[in-house]
Amino acid sequence: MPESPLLTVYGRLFEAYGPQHWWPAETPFEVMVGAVLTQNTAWLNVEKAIANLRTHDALSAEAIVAAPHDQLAAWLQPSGYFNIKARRLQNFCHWYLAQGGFTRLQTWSTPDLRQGLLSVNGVGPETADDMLLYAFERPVFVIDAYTRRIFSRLGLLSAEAGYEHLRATFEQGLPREVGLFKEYHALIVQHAKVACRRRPQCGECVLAGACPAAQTGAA
DNA sequence: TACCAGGAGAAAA
DNA sequence: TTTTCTCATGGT
Repeated sequence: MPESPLLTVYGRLFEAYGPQHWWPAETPFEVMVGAVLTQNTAWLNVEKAIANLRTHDALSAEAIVAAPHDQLAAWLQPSGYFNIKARRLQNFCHWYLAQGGFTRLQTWSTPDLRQGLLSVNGVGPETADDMLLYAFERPVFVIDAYTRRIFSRLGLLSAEAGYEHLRATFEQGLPREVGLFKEYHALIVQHAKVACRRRPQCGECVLAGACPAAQTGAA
């Protein structure tokens, strides 16, 4: 029985880039803060904002909720969209504390937890799935713009497909393992950053020929 | 100078 | 219901 194309791509990426050990954070709560701050933003800028929170002893749900909006926005300034992100982060922390914090949330089923996260204004599907996978260690596949771009170029999925359809495609096409899902998403981001930026037709791409159905030959 | 970055929600059509 | 607009800094 032939290996699934999704596993073939994973193998190529892992061979090329090695383990990524995501998410770059010290605690599950820091993962969740980063997930909100990285929305449409380069991670380098997110790190600066998180460093500001840490410097001001504000890297906790209690401190974020207690901070005045203008103060929080100033700390988040390097990550861009700081007014919106200050509001979104406080929305999330209010919800997080109201549910009893991480230990309590860890007892929730994955569907309930996902639904709860999505009920927060400012937490959309990708942000919720980042949190579920990297903070709560649930077997949920994260779909982002890179995933869409790379796999549509390979001919493995449609760029117009909805988020839930894409998520289901990966979750059903791969062994349901948290470690695999973590590495796969991280490898996709790594590949997009180093090899996929300005040369989508690059013949030297590590994914060239990874899929028999590929139209462009590379991603 | 212009574009892009580990999106999401509100407003408009 | 679907599409478009807005939010904003920093690196390439």
